[in-house]
Amino acid sequence: MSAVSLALNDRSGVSEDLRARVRQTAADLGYRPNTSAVALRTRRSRTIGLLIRNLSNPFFLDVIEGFETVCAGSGYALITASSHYDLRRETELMRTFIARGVDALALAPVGGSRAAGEWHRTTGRPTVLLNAARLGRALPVMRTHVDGVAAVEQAVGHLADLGHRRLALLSAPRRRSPDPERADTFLRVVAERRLSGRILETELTAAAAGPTLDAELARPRRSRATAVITNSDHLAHVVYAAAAGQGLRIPDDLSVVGHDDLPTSALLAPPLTTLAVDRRTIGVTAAGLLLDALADRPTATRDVSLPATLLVRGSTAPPPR
Amino acid sequence: MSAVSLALNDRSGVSEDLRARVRQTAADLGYRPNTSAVALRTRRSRTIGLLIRNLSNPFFLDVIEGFETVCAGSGYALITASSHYDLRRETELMRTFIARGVDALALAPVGGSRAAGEWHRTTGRPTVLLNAARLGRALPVMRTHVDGVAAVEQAVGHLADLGHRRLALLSAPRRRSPDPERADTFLRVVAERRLSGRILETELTAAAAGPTLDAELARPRRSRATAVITNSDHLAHVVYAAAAGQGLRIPDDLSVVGHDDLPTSALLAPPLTTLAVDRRTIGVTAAGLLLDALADRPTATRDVSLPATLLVRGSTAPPPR
DNA sequence: TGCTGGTACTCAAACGTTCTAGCAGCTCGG
DNA sequence: CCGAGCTGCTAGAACGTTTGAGTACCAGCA
Repeated sequence: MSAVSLALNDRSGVSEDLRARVRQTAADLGYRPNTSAVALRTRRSRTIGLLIRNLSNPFFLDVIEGFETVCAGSGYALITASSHYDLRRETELMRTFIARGVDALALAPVGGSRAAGEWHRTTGRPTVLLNAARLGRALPVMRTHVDGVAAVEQAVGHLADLGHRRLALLSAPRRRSPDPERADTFLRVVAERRLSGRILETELTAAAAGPTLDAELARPRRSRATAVITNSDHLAHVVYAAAAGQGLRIPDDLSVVGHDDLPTSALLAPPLTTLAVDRRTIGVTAAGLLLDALADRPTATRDVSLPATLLVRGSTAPPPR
Repeated sequence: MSAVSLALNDRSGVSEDLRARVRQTAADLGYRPNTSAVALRTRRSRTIGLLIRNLSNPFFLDVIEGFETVCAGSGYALITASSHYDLRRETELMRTFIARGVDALALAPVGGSRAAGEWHRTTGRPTVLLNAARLGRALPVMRTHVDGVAAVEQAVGHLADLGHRRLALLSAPRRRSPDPERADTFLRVVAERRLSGRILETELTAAAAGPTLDAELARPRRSRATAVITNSDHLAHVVYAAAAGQGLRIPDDLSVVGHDDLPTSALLAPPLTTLAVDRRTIGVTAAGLLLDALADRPTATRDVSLPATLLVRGSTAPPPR
C-alpha cells in the first residue's frame, strides 16, 4: 500500500510506470483517500476553523464568502462556528477546533485575544485575526483589518467640514472592542479640531444599542450630538430606527456616518454616508495569509491593513441651526 | 484503554467507582478524544456538511446562523461550502463531503437534485434540502421550505386588488429553479383572475437579472408590466436599481413585491412590500430534522413547510393610469 | 461441589492511511 | 569481482480510538 501512497501523493521512490498505473486504477475505482485516516496519521486535517463573533452580521457574509472560496480552491474545508458574542462560548468552540485538529484558525474575536492566545500556545498553528487591529500584538498571529484610524479621521473630517460641533461615536465597550484605536482616534481628532465628542459605549447588537441611542437623542437640543459615527452600517440602521423613534429626521436633524457599505446601505432612505470597505478582500487576504503559512511560503507581511473610503451619500448634511 | 472509552462514553460494563475516577483524571489532564481517530473507527465524524448555492446571499445568513446554533448545541461541527451557482462545483463539493465522512448533508441546491441523489445513493445518510419544495420528491430526503404557492397567491392577490392588470414574475430558469411551483402558481392565479402575466427568466444574480429587467421596463408603456413579483428581496433590490435606471418611480410607475423580508428591506426607499419569512427557523428546523435522523429519533414529518406572510409597505400602489 | 450467568475488567484487532526500515537488484568505481 | 550507493518496491509499525473476544471473579442454584 505504501507505493500507492507515494504514487498518489507525487512523492519520489516509485517508477513513472507504476505511478501511472496506480493513478489509472485509482481513477477507475473512484478512490478517495479517507480524510479521517489521513488526518489521524499526518496530524493535518486540511481543515480551517472560522470562528465569528456574530454569524448573523451581514458584514461577515462577504468575508466568509471570500475566505471560503480561497480555502476551497486549495482543498481546505471550512468549519464555521459562531460565538454569539459570548466569550465563554468562544473559548469552548476554539477548544473543539483544537480537538478536531483544525490546521489553522481565523478568528473574529468577541474582544480580547485570550482565545487566540490559548489556541496559539497549545497548537502553534497559523492564526489570523479578522478585523482586530490592536489585538494580540504580543502574539505571533496575523491580522487583516480595516485602517480604523484613517477611517475615523475621514468621518470626523467630513462632519467637521459640514459644520458639526458635537459628535458622538457609537462603539463597543472599550475593553471588549475589537479595535479600540478607533475610539482613541476619535477623541484625538475631535480634540485637534476643538469639537466636542462623546463615545457612546454599547454592546454591538440592535437590542443593546437602541436604548443607548435613545438616551443620547433624548438629551436637550443644545447638548445633543448632531452627528453620530458608527463602527458599522449595521449599527447605522439602528440609529435610523432610533432617530425615527425620537421624531428626528436624517440628515436634517441628525447626520449619520456608517462603516462597511453593506449592499443595502445605498438603498436606505436617505442613502447612508458610509466608509466603504472591501469585505470580500478581508476574507480573501486572511485565507491567503493562512494558506501561505500552512504551505511554508514566505509571507511579505503579517499584518494587512485595508483602506476604508468615505462614500458621501444622503445621511450627512450641515447641522440644524 | 477500553475501560476508559466505556467510562467516558457512558456505556455499561464499568463500575461507577472507576467511571468517576476516569472522569476525574480525564478532566485533570484536559483530555479530549482525537476526533480523527474517533471518526476513523466509528465512521461518524460528528460533522454536518452545509452546501449553499450562494454564500453571499443574505437570505442564507440567518438560515446558516440558526442551523449552526442547533448543530453546535449537539456537538456537531459545520462544514460550510458554496457552490457559487455552479452545478459542477456542487457535485465536486458534495464528493469532498463524502470523502470527509460528513454525517449528514444540508443542501441548498443550484437546481435539480442530482447532487442530493448521488449523496444519498452513495452514503445513505440523512439529507435535507433547503428551500427546494419540489425537488427530489422521489428521493428519501427531507425538506424545509417556504410555502411558495400561498406566497405567490398572496402577492398576486394583493396586486390585483390594487388594480394591476399586467404582472411579471422574476424567476430562475424553469429547469434550474429550486421551486418551479411558484411559476406554475403564478400562471394559474393570473389566469384565474384574468390578468396578463409574464415570467421573466433570469439567473438569480444581480449581474444577470439587471439586463432582463431593463428589457422589460424599456417596453412600451401600454404593454409593460406595472408590477413585478420577485422570488427574493435580493432581486427586488435589483428591480429598484433597474427602475431607477429607466427613470421609473416606485411605487408610482412600478409596484414591486419582494420575498424574504431581509432586515434592510424595511429601510429601503420606498420600504419594500414583501413576503416575510422566518429564515432562522428554516435553518433551525433543517438542523433539527437532521439531528433527529442521526439520533434515530422518530420524526413527525419529513417535509416542513413554513408560511410566508405578506407585509404591505411602500413599494406597492395602484398602477399608473 | 460444580455449573451457569452475570459483572468488571484486560488484550488485541481493527479502522485507512503514512512512513520507516529493509531488501532486492542494478550501476559504478576501484 | 567486490563493496558502496542508488532505485524501486514491500512489510509492518504507527496514529488514537472503539469494540469484540477473552479472563477473572463472584453470586445463585442444584
